[in-house]
Amino acid sequence: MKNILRERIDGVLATLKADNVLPQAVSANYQIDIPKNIAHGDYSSNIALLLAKPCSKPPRVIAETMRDMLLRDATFEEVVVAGPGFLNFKISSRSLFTIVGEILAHKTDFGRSMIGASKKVQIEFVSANPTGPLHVGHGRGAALGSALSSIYAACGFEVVKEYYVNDAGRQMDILAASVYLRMKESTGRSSSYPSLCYQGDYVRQIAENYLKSSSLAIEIEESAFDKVELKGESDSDLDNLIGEIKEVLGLEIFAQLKAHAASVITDSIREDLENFRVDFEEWYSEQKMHDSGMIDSVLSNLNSKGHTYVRDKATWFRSAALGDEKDRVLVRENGAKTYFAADVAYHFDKFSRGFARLVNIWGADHHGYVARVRAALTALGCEEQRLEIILVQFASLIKNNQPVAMSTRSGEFVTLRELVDEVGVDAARFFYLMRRSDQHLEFDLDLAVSRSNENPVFYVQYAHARICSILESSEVYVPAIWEAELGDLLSEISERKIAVLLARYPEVVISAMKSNEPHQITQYLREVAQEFHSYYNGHKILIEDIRLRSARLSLICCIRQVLVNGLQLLDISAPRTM
RNA sequence: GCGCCUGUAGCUCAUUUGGAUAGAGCAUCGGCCUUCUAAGCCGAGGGUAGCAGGUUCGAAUCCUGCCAGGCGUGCCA
Repeated sequence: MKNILRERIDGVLATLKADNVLPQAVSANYQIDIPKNIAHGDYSSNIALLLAKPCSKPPRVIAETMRDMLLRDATFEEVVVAGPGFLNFKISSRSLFTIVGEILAHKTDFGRSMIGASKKVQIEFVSANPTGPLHVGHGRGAALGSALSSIYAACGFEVVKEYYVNDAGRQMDILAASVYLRMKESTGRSSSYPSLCYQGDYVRQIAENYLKSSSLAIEIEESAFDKVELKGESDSDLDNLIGEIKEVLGLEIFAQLKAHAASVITDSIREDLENFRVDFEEWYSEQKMHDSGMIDSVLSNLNSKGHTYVRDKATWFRSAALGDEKDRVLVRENGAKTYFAADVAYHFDKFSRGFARLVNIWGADHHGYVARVRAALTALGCEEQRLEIILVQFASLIKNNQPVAMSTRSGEFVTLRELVDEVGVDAARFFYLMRRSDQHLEFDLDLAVSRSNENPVFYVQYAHARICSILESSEVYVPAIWEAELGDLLSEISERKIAVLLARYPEVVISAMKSNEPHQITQYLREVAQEFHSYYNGHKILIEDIRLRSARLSLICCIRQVLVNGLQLLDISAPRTM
């Protein structure tokens, strides 16, 4: 509908220019809005306000001229000049309800578009270290990423979802050491367990299973356990301990143990995500980049372009010259590559895979990395503008009106799995997607558990179930109603509001895509549900008058379709009964 | 100290990217089930949009300065 309005207004503008009423050069990026107040019409435009200055005429004069021309069009029942010079449109009923036919014709395709022109988009999200189960913070990124992927796909993009697996580096060494120490405990040897090691029960389980599965445990001599002892609690003590374990086991077995632990945890992460209706096309291993020499080649690429230097025996990247606060270390004094080095290689690889657009979903605590990654991409000759980085604020948990402390190390986090078990996938996903990603999210567990009926997701689902119920109990054959007749039959204000609201759906999807904000969809669905519930309470659908009944049934059919399509984008179910 | 983000009803958050009288849910109070699902609807109260300036027809939204909070500021991952 907005497009039609825009066509009409553009037509009037062209005529006015041709008649020299308006200067040729004038152009305006005007808006067509849906006024909050229905008294201001179905749609409104600010065009005259924008033209006033360049034309040096009062906005109301311009608006009146345009109004007179627009009124010749049958699309409009009324065109009114209001306030400082707004043009308010009341659409003729006939034109307004053409949306019903459109929705019924396109069904699940209503709201889909080809604005993305099959361009390739990659969305990387979650990417949590495989050192423990996903916690509720990761759930937010998971919900956001998967919803965005569906939204992009609905806009005609080709989407690839990717999980970057940080299966290399010191944290993984600590994980392997943690498993090793738990194995030592299971063989009956007492051992102090460092606070820096991973505390969760899952470590003990991995250790016990590892010992039980003979094919793996056979590699580890029991006596080896006696040779390792913890000296202290500092970082360097832990590093020494890791060194000792590596020595006792041999590098090969240590690496095997590490890979085993990583793969067990990665599998359980994958399972948690599947439970949460999130899947990935690609699981990209950091370790493989180390093994294949890809990181080295990217580093030498940077070096050959003069972007690196050596200082204090470490290799630095000149990121300060490219907009970062300071230069960054790529290779440490001890020869180990930093996490950043791997990140540079990873992003370079992503760019070379030919995506038109790349979306990263990061925790907000990573915001300091934005500048350095962009700097590296620029240095490597990539168009860094193709990369969009969404920073997601943390989700904090509230229980008994107290914030719940969350730390992977201390093992007292609440896992995504626990959350889903308590509130269900639908509620969890909807809850996560209700808020802008740059806002803190408070997840009140008590509310979610004890009063889950009040969760907004039920409100939307309930609207769907109610419509299903009506449609199923309307055994009477529904005659097809011509669009022109719909306009005559559906004369209630609430019916007009619904038509305008439903017509907005396609642009809501596009807007959510453009701004990377799935919460626009949840917000919209709540509006649709609200409009329906209100309509339902005020107007009976299954009435005697067969023509009006049919018209209303057509309308609620459309509401249901839009609810289904929107919920599908969010991967939230639309139950037929509740 | 410096950098990024945030500040909207008692609480949790929206506000169609600068539009008209800033809206929902929860909480409080009052109504609506012999009629299509009351997990619903209708109504009431509740606001100096952190504060102070600026930009223009028009500001919660943009610019500046303060104030408050979060995060970051490693040869950590």
